[in-house]
Amino acid sequence: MTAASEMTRLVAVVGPTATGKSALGIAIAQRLGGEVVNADSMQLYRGMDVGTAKLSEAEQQGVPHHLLDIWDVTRAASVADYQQQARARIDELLARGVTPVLVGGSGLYVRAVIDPIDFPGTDPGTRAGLEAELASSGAPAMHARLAVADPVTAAALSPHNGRKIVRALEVIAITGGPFTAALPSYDEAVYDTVHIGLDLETSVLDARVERRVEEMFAAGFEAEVRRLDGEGLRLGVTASRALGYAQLLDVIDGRLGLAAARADTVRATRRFVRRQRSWFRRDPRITWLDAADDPLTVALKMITTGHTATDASAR
RNA sequence: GGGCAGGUAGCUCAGUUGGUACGAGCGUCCGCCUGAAAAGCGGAAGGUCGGCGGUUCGACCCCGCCCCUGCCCA
Repeated sequence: MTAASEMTRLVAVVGPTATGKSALGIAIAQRLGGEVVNADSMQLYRGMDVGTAKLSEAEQQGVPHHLLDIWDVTRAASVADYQQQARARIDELLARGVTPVLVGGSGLYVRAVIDPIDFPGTDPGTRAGLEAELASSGAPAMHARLAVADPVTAAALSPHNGRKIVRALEVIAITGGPFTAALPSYDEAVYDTVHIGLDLETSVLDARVERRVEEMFAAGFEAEVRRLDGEGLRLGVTASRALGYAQLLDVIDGRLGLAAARADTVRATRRFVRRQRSWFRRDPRITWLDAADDPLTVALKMITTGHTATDASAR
């Protein structure tokens, strides 16, 4: 295996939030002359900096970062749009012989880039109509409708999962066929990828999450949300519900005290960490490294030797 | 020293006019996940009801004493 072929592999750094993925991604990129491609759904938003722990220009240490600040907060997120843009960037980097280092904790986004997932389209009008129906009729009623149109999908969804029921109905309306969506298996990746998972012992990570949230609140998080509120943050169904942003919006409206908002954000973030783990845990391609134990050295070894040194797995 | 309120799941609290604790929220654990994914959703494990004694066929719920917490009066 030549150095050149190794240099053009994609490196993915995933795992729960607050484990140090960003720093590891930069370190890896520096050693390999690579560039970072963001895979954090919220860092995609312009202006969401403090609350998303987005790296500053200085913190990026000269390593080019792609796909940060590409969406306006008023815009609803779209995995399909992200997938298209991310793949375009990655293809460019690979063509230049530069190692793309995909860094982020948004599980579906990472898979959308790496694995063969084709998203059926979307239609604003259809979607709006279904959202309205959800608001007036309720999820159970729509679930019953879905059960007729697509029994299989209906059986797989809880009658209370309005969000997913709406999407299934939307796809059916657009394609005329059943939704029948299933995530691909883990053995048909689009890119030759080295999967690195970064994690920390739960008690340590929980403490770290708490400290990080406190630091965010002390670093102008509230001011950031007030500013974004002026830019239409509430209009964005995705951004307005982000960890901390939702809570601070409640503070602005006088529905929540600042201390309570902070505590609530810590709690929600921990819950998010659990969900991230349960998502990434199932991916057998990931080699887990303990963030407390010099992950860079092991990661570099994995990448350069092409082995996913199982004996190096820390967790 | 006296009085009042209270001691029920890890936490905050419901509840039973005596007959196997219907519990809730939060937390915890597990899982799902194809265009909102830092979102959305599902499931599970945890109490024998402060302690001791009594009344009763039967007490977490009645009686007595004790312990603890908070407040009040001395």
